[in-house]
Amino acid sequence: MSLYAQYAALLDGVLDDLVSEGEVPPEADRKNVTVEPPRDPSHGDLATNAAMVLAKAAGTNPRTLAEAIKPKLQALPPVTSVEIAGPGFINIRLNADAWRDELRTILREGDEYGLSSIGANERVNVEYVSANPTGPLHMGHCRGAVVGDSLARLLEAAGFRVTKEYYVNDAGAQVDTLARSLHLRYREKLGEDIGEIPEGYYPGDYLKPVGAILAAEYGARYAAAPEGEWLPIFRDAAIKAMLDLIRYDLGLLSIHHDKFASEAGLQRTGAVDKAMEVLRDKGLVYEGMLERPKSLDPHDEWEPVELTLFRSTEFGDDQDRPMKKSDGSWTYFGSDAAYHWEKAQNADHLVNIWGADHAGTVKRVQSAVRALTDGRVDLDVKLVQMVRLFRGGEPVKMSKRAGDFVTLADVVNEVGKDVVRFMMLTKRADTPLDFDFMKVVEASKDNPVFYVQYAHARISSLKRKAGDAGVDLGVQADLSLLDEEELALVKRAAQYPRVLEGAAMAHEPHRIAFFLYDLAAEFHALWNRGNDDPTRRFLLENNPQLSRARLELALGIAQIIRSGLGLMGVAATEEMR
RNA sequence: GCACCCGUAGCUCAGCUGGAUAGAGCGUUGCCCUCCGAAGGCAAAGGCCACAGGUUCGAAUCCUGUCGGGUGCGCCA
Repeated sequence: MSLYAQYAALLDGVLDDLVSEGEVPPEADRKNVTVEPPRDPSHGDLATNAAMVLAKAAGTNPRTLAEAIKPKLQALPPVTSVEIAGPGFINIRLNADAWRDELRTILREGDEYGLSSIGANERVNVEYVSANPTGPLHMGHCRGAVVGDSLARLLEAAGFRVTKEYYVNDAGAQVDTLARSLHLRYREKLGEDIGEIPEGYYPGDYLKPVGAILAAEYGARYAAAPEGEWLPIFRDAAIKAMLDLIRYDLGLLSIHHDKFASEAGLQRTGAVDKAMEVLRDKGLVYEGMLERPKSLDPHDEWEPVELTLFRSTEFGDDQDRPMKKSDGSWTYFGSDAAYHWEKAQNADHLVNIWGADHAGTVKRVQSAVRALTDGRVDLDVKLVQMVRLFRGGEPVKMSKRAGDFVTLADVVNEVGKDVVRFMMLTKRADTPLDFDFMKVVEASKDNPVFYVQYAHARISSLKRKAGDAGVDLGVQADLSLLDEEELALVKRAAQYPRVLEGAAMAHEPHRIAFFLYDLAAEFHALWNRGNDDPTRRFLLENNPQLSRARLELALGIAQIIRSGLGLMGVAATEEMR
């Protein structure tokens, strides 16, 4: 339980007393009562808004109610002072021992520190990447991959049971095109001159080895055969090979999904029909026509056709959405609705990480989830904006010609997994991100990856040098030697559990990156004081006791950095090179 | 035309789901350092949180509208 949660519980007890004393009515709603660190540290260690929230229900004003709460808080052992401030905040100061204990807790619990049970073992399905299986992953996929994977780690740390899932779009026209592109490579391997890859086909070299395998397996058997004979075989082979490629790329970022769900599989097993029947029974599916799209030029032709439509307008969408095409085959949305229904069978919450270009389809899928689960399961869609690539300030040019894109593997191989993962989380997901190959590997303060890693490396070096300063790590540290300034760093570190919970509940992994940056900055500032004033150094020549205590502080900070980086899937470095 | 996302310091962005005097980095300015505890340090200036209403003890945050930017919008995937 985090320190703040402990005090929230204590405060709750105080409020119970006030209820039994008749000061506060029992039915007063306490859900907005919080115990938080004040924004301005000079206000104290903890602050609560209890008096402001409950004043109305208690039939009094906030400051009067605060006066009633004050003595009860003051009676709690670690509390040294309680002040009422501003409109009715109650500011609480804790004695220094409370923070020394917190540092001990950080070191005792280690990687466990900050883990939360707020998720209450509920099941969350996080679906991310889900790139079409038509080639290797490129930078466009990278950010969603990192955001999704880090979010999954966060949710696990917050006490949710998480399934990491990848939806394989293996049922549309694009996989037939892929199969035909592969067939060309197969014929090429058999010695045929296939010339230029035609417009609309996948031109990438990555299909060549797959063509070679098929040539070895089948010889010339399908070279001149009618398409109907080879298409399914080539399609399956191509999809399998592309998924292997994608899994390899994801592995470069230490990303491993629990499940790859197949769109074609859903259609084959009748899951899509079943989902549609459920919706039909609820009166949410009908045969009808769509209006002429507003995006059309006036001179473009438009023929209304009867389709099977889902009443997503009942849920706030701006038009109903087709589940079946006029030829009777499923639309992407039709399968997708069924897919989400299937995910919802084994989940209490669904999260999708999508590219921002899919913004327009969020509402219809949320509508389907609500309709299919009667509101039992919620779907949160995190939209991820694009990454703009630069090299030394110059935009990286990518030619229009398909196949010439910057692959995820290229980027990871150049700058490393840790740098890529960290950088992808240095902004909120829904704003565009600039990624400069030069800047992200720069060793300077304006590179957040470096800055955070550097703090950890400095502490690692302290540990290595401790012996030289006569410090014995086996001896217990006397934390009473730490002063206010040093304990301030503990206070910052102690916010980690709150940050973790907040980031998990808001589905915003970037908050971890910002927190670590702030923590590292505060650590570096304390460290730098040792340059002007040698007595402020962590390791002192002639004072092993104080050195031991300061080392303990540093180790606590290192633990938080390591844990936070772990949530981001980034390894903490022991030394900079 | 409609939907979604966004609008916070000169620039790039945070802002803990409604809290107190709105914060960082870059850039600018001024001091200090050139020490391998290296890959700089300290400090200052800089704001009508796009605009206008509303909700309440309290709004950058929530609701409505306006303006501006981005993305998308056929049975594609």
